[in-house]
Amino acid sequence: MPARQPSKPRARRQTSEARPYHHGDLRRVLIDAALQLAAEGAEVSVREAARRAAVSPGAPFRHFPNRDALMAAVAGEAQRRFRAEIEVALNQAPAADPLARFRAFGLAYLRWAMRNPAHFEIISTGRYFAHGSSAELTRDNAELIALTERMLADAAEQGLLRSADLKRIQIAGRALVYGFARMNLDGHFPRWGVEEGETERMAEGVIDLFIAGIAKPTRGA
Amino acid sequence: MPARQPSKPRARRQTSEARPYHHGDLRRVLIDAALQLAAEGAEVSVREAARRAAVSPGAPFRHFPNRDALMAAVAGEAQRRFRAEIEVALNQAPAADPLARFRAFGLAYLRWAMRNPAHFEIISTGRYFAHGSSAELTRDNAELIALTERMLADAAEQGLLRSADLKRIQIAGRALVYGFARMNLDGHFPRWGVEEGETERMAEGVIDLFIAGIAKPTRGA
DNA sequence: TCCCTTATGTAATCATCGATTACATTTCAG
DNA sequence: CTGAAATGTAATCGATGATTACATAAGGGA
Repeated sequence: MPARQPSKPRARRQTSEARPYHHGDLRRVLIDAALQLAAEGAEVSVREAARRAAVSPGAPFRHFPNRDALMAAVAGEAQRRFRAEIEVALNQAPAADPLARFRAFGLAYLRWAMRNPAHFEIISTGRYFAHGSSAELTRDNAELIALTERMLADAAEQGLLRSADLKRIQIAGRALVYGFARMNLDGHFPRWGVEEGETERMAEGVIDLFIAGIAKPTRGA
Repeated sequence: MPARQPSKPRARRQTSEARPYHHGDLRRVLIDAALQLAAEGAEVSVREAARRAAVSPGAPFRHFPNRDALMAAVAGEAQRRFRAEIEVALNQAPAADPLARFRAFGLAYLRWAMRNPAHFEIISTGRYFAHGSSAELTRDNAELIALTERMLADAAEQGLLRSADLKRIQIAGRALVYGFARMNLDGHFPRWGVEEGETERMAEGVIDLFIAGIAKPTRGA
């Protein structure tokens, strides 16, 4: 089955069409296939990804030393998308109001997590590839955390917080948001009505509750 | 179970010693082996459980129709232990102070989750066996949730809460505690010092922060 | 242009796993 | 005592991750 030959410099059809012996960008295609696999709820197997790329079961191992490495690459791609969406949200948030930014961050985080549950799972669990397979992912995540720390520090500086224990607030905030995302992921929201938006609205409410809890009460309220 | 009585009430040697053809209580032994497997961080396979029970690879399927059923049984056992510990804690908490009970609940929850991470994972993720394999687990969990709802309702009745949106508070509380447990599970607490108790102390702080956030501020504070 | 090195894909194979089937042994009720 | 039911074994299947030997393509000197 060696391939059919010249004529196409890069077969653009991935759907079982004339593909040259060399694939073009198999690595990329494998990652995409794995992402799609995950999104479909199927478990990601190297062989299935290879199948979808119309390639032999051994081929992926030319691009990834093992399954973990593939999963780490998949996680990297998912994390990139996740982070991009968060940064968009932050750019649209008011620059001067730390708590509003905190809120926007949490909302963007949860929206993405709820709309891409399988990808969020891969990113966040660290159970899909050997711990430390992706230093990039770890660093990336640390930067997001640093972002929230800065927002809280700004809020404290402006006298917006009731407590001075920023570390505690930060961990509680992370736990709240992460917990909400994972509850959604792990099936702890039992068909909350058929309506989809309901979970997102509840996410918003929960974030607001948290912020109200840590914010210094103003005279007016 | 009836077990065998003559000579040995229960063959205590699991290590490849004279074992009668019929095992005694293979079902139980398999569940225990699987629990131990999980606790060791290994992934639970039917074959390995069978191996530890010194039994053929097919034997477990006489007691469980498939792997999912074994995992569901394992989850059931873990859940029983989890719940028992929570109930002990609640029995020691002051009966009249709903928020104190809420706090005790959260603390017991987190302590167990942090000391039995693998078992907590199996209980809470619903990723280890087909959704609905264990109605018992679902019901059990619903009862725990109902417990927290009652505590919050009591607190509201005594005028202890700032907000009347109990559902929101309850979900936020669950998300907070669940999120903290999962952060610990998923490696989001990067070696917080070598000290073990630190995470538990932080758990306490986070719970207190949450309660302070939802509690109606008293004049004195 | 030719050739050779390297990158990339294939084919064949292995061990492990969940699962099923046919068969053996034990247990227990009648 | 006996035969049916329960329980364990052995053999086997298909899928998976992984490795190895080999085939093919691509690209850079000479």
